[in-house]
Amino acid sequence: MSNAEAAESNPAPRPRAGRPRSVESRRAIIQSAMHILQNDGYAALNIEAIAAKAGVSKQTIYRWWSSAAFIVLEALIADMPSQEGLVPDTGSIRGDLQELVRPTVRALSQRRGAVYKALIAEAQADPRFAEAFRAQLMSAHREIVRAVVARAQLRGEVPFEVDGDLAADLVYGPILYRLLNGHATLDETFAFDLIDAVVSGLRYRDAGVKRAAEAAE
Amino acid sequence: MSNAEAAESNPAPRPRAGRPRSVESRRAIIQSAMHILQNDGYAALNIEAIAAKAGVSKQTIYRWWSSAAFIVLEALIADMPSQEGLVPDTGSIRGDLQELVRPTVRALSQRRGAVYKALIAEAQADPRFAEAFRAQLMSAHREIVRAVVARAQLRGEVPFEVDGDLAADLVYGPILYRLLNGHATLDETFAFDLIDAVVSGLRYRDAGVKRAAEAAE
Amino acid sequence: MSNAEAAESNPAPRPRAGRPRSVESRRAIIQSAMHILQNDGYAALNIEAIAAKAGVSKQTIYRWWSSAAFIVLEALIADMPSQEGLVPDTGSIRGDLQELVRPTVRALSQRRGAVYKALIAEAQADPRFAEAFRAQLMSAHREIVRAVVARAQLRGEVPFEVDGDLAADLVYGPILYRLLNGHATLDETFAFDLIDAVVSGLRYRDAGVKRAAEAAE
Amino acid sequence: MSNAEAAESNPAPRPRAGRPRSVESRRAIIQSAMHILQNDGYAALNIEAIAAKAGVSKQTIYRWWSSAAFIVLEALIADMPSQEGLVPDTGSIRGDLQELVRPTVRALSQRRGAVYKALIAEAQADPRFAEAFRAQLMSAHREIVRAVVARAQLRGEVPFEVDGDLAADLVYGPILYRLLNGHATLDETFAFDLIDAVVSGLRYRDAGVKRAAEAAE
DNA sequence: TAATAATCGAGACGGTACGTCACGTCTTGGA
DNA sequence: TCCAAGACGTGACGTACCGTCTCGATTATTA
Repeated sequence: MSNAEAAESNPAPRPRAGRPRSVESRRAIIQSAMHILQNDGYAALNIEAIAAKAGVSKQTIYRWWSSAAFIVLEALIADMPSQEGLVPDTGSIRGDLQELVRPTVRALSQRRGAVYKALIAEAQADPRFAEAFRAQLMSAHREIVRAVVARAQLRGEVPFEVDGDLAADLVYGPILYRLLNGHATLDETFAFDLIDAVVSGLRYRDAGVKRAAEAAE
Repeated sequence: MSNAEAAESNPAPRPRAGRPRSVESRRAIIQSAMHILQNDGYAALNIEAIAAKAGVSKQTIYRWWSSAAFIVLEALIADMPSQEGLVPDTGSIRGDLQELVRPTVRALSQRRGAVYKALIAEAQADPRFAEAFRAQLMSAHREIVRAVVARAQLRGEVPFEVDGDLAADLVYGPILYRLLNGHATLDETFAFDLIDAVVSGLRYRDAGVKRAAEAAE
Repeated sequence: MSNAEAAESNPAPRPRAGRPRSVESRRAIIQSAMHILQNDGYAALNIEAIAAKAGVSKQTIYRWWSSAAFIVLEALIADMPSQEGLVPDTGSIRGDLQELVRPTVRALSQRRGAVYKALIAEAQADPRFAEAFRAQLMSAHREIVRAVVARAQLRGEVPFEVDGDLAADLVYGPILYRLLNGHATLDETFAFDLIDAVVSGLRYRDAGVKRAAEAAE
Repeated sequence: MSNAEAAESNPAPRPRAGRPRSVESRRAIIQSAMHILQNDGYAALNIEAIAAKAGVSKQTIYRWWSSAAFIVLEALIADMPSQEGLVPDTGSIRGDLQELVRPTVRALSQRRGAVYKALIAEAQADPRFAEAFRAQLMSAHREIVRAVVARAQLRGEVPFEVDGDLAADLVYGPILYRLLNGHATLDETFAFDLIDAVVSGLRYRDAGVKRAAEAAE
């Protein structure tokens, strides 16, 4: 969560001394950043360009964000519909995951994909951003999968031994892989086949484990 | 494939006029690049630093490579053991994939991981490098999985409907995800669980498809 | 003259409405400025540093001074011993000027020298400060020389044609020159030789003028 | 002496490896600097402005000069007529010094004055520039006075005890003082009176010294 | 006793210039 | 034709101060 967010959600909004942060500047910076990102690509997204476009001093940007990636992350979070926090509930794990993955794949195959690619690339070079990206964005997505799996376990669809974290890896891993490596398209067919395989893998995992144990004897 | 590779694999290495390419410079450049990469990280890997360390002019580097990433890619390929091209053959798809994934995961959890992270990040910003990375490195890994799956299909372990490409996505996707997102470690347990789930997913995929078809009615 | 001085010397200090100026802040600002000047040099003397050291807001500084140089000037004036205003009276112009120049040279060869150098440099870039520096500091020094010369003229030591202003130039010019150019030290010997030459120059000036007039014929 | 000067005067101009320094860039930088200085004043003379006007990169400027002041100094030296190195020879010390000081005073009262003021101010903040300014500019002026005095001593006009360095201080000190302090104009009258007093001071100095020695008894 | 007025600290703001870094290109002499 | 050396224009970096502008709080005079 960014400083600004923290301040806003502060239960005791003690009016600190000094001139308060300009909300117009904040908005202009985030909007300018997203505008440049959409129009000219992440390579063109630098602090000087954002500052110039937003009519803001570089110092003001650096005061609140440590790099352009953090600005984009903040925009992404602000843009994230709270309904996305709602876990789909179709009655089956297969349906839930389909419901979850299909829009994700669709979004990533469009403009959103380039943004995520850039942020993930950025995270490889900046550990501080990696941590923020993981905590503020990725973990929310993973949490949904965990919740879906937990519900399926209560329903008896999936054995209790199945780890929700592994399930999240199985779901998002291949999507990320295609997104970043670009060896194939992110389309509906892929989403269907991916979920199909993941669900089968989770359901029949006990059989596999048993067989592996037998092989180890 | 880089210019250098193209020149080397040229079946008719017609000796062009002029001074031939210096093999010492080529070696020094690649070694210096890898040395900087290991010691100071990818962020410190720039052409000027490589040139200085290798005792080479920048021009010489630019003549043969278009960016530092290509140098690293060339080093990686040269370093890639030809035996890695061999498809493991343990008699079961589970064993084959275990044999394949365990050393991969081990390598990525060590120094090799940082190198891959950096190159994948670079690929997001440079489409030309992305293409080279995919063609020269990733495709080889994917091909092995496809071969393993094909053999398992002949053995009757896995239905023929299973797509080898999807299998590769299922295997490498989660690995890449953990590598890049860093939410969990790349260890033996993960490798085992991953393969376990993937194999189950591939084997029982028909059942899942059938059930999905039924649900669609 | 600064606003502060004007306010203090205001014969009718009609108490304006509102919170009065904080004497602690004024003192802290001046002391902090001199402390920074002595320890880190004039280059490090900026408003932000003074404000931070004095525990004062920048606004408060800007309200009363237009630049750091004015703060230093105020400190210098406050520090200036009123006895320095006393014209030395040894009975001879030579003795008077020696009495005047020796302590000046000694002070300038120590810490005071750096302060003067900085202020004179500042005056070259800021005409408003130049005016203040001249009026509040330099003119006092020059006035003493003029008084000494006038007394010597009454005594008959120096012809009445001699201009007191030129005498001040002759006395302080070389001192300033050595201070700013740094080609030689400001020491007792220099002070003695300087005054010796100046006094001779002033005393026998008529001879020179007469000879010059003859040459002009 | 700047690097460039050193290189030019190098008796063995060994053609060093690498691209040679661009003479056009050097010329453009110096001209642009002087142009800005004349038109907008020293306060507006910053590296970015010079680079922009000269169509040159900042790096190129920083490669050869450490500040704008050094550029101006180089321009001043290049502009310095070699005939200025010639010592005036009118047959009398009075005439020689008049010949020397009159054009100096005239130049300083015009555009040249602002340049000198700025450079002397700069020298107070930058010891490295102070050294260069002293060695490359001031020392030449002082040397002329020393030569004039030495000739006058051979002629018997001035006693041998007179120190040429003190003479230089006496001549240039008051000029500098008026230039920097601005309490009076630099005009012909001042030049005449100054030299008149200095010559008298130097000629009759023995009398003064004798009198001082008597006083010390 | 309130209203008015000026000050104070804190600190965010737009702005300018800094000096550095790395880029990719160009221009030498020499191999 | 390649090589090392190294200078060049370009563009962005992150920092330092500038002088100004809100804030809430404080402290005086004035109504």
